[in-house]
Amino acid sequence: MLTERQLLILKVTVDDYIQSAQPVGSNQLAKKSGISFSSATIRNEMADLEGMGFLEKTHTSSGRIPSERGYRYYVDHLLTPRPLPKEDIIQLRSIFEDKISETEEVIKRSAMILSELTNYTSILLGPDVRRHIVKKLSIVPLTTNSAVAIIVTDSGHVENRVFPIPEGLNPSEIEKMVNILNERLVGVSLYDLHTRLEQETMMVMKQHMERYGELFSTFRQAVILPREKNVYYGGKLNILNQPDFHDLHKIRSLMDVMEESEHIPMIIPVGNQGLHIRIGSENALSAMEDCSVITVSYDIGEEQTGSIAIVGPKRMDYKRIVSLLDTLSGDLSKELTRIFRK
Amino acid sequence: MLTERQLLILKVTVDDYIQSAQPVGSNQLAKKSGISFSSATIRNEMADLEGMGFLEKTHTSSGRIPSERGYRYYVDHLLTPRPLPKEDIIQLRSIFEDKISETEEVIKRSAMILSELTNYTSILLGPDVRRHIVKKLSIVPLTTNSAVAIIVTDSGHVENRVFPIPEGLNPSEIEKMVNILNERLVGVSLYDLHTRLEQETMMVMKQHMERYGELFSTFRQAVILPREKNVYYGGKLNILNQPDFHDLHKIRSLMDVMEESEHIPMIIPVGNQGLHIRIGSENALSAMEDCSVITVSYDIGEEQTGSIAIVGPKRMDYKRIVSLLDTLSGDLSKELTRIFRK
DNA sequence: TCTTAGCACTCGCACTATAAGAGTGCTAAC
DNA sequence: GTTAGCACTCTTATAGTGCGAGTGCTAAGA
Repeated sequence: MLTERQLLILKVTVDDYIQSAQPVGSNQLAKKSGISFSSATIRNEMADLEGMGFLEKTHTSSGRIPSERGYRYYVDHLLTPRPLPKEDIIQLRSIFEDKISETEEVIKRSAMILSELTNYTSILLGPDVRRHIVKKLSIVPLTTNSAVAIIVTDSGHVENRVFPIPEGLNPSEIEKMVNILNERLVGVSLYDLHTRLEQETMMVMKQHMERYGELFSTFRQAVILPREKNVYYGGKLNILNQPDFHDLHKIRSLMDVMEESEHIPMIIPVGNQGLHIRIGSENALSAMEDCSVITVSYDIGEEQTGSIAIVGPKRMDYKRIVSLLDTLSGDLSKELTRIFRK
Repeated sequence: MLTERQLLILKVTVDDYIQSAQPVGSNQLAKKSGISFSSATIRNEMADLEGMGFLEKTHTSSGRIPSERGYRYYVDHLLTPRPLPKEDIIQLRSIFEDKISETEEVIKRSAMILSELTNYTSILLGPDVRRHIVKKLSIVPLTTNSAVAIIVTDSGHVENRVFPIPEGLNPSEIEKMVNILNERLVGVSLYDLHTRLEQETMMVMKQHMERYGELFSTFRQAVILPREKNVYYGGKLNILNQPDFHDLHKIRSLMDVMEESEHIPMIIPVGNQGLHIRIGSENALSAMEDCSVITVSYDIGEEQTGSIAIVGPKRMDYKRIVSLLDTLSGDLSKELTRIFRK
């Protein structure tokens, strides 16, 4: 329903605004190469585009800026992904250059490099630790009444927590317990660990081993307490660089929202496969109504997935970010699957 | 050299400015209870105080604000610590209410509560992990050529890292190695672990156990790689609430500086015992020239120490913060020593 | 000699007026 | 259908004005 010329004008307008952050005027556009009609024509077309809701004016006699609908159309129909420049590729590859063998480290690095490359904020979600499989459990006594519980998963992830133990339990008893735990719980996912531990506790209690039951139950409590999420940030402060954000209150609430881990699922919907772009009020959180978020998933092996998100202004360099995320998602999947398989 | 009246005026001026963030005028001061002389007299005294460098004007006909020297004098001579209000004490005590048995958790909570209580940014340094003593070493094989190294210290702290192992090492060989490691390295501080591991590697190599030597040496490398510092923050975003900070660039560089762990020793000088106040340009970092930093140390047992710092504007509520930190330092020392001893 | 009332003076700030500039919408001619 | 021309709108920058808060100084009073 949009004419060729309207498409061209919309595209150039969005591109220009993304680049300059200034409302785009008809004269300015007419000067661009690739535009072979006069500013008056452009004015007419722009008025039409505004009528259709793709552009808006900041005030009566200003140039135009893209509306959310305009960005959406741009993203859906006018985005011509171009190959990444060499420098970007080199930078991205540098994430993997020193063969780190820990998933967590690779993700951390990705978050950092990505934010440097984009000047936006990056949020990376690691794979769901709860789906990892218990490789080994151990209990290391610290004092007469405390010990540290350690769970190693098949991914090399280590969970640990100090917990109280019944007074006067001797080391060989603990060892016996640990053996029972390992016999029965190795191979179980962290997700199932809680219920399984409950069953084991019942079992032990039934056999009238009260003291062990107590140990089991505190061990269980220690193990289920929520640990920090595996969310990694890069360039949290980059928001402060964006000319689009100047209102301290908005910045504050945006930063607040991003740090709060309970909001993360609202920013990055879980289970979203592939690349997604959420523009302005398309985001679930009102604090992000001036932001665009681009998310992409990556795979580790066949079953596990993680997510990458870039949070920036609506006036985001969509073309570049999409290419970057596409590439990084692929690279990350390959590298993390390699680490995982190895 | 300052008269009683000048002291009084200086004190009231600083107090007022701390509270209102507005330059203090003579009329305004004259109205205060406790002031029994006219605004003209106050004007004269203020002019003197300005001459001596304790006060300054923001412009010719404005009220006065304290100069850095003024704050310094106030802090050194006019600070009458008053007992903490009940609410504050209750809040502080809430840090310890659910008997957490992990140093790290307690410190994290302290950072959080402290920032909520002050509306400033808190930075807490945990005890130097490198001085902790190895309680147990273990190696959990993940695949044929990777394993995770785990070090548990006497404090319950767990360091872990995935590292490559020579292909085809069988579990019993690894177990043997772990036994050797434990026999020889339990009781060594993390600080000494590196050199001690080097010696052990040499020893193993001498006995022509090349494959074990390789394991030892990669284990060593894995273990010395720097892990994140034990620095905990609270209220990083509180800076954005302060009316004193409005320049986005300054805010940005201040936040940058605080996040960068290499700058931490410049913010909190290590080995500083007791309470210290650094005002404006007294701080080592130029990004903090508009800030005041109050630091206090706390003890864990007889040997270990940590630090608490509050970063806020120069117009900081010194009285309150000093009382808070004094109390928290004491409470934290008691609680962490208890956990440590237990 | 110290204190204070009085007063002229200085700025910052908020408000208004004005001019310049960028951009628009509309009309009429091509 | 396109475009030149033009009146119009609105922002931004700059200057001018009045008000208010606050100062410094002077001179009178204690």
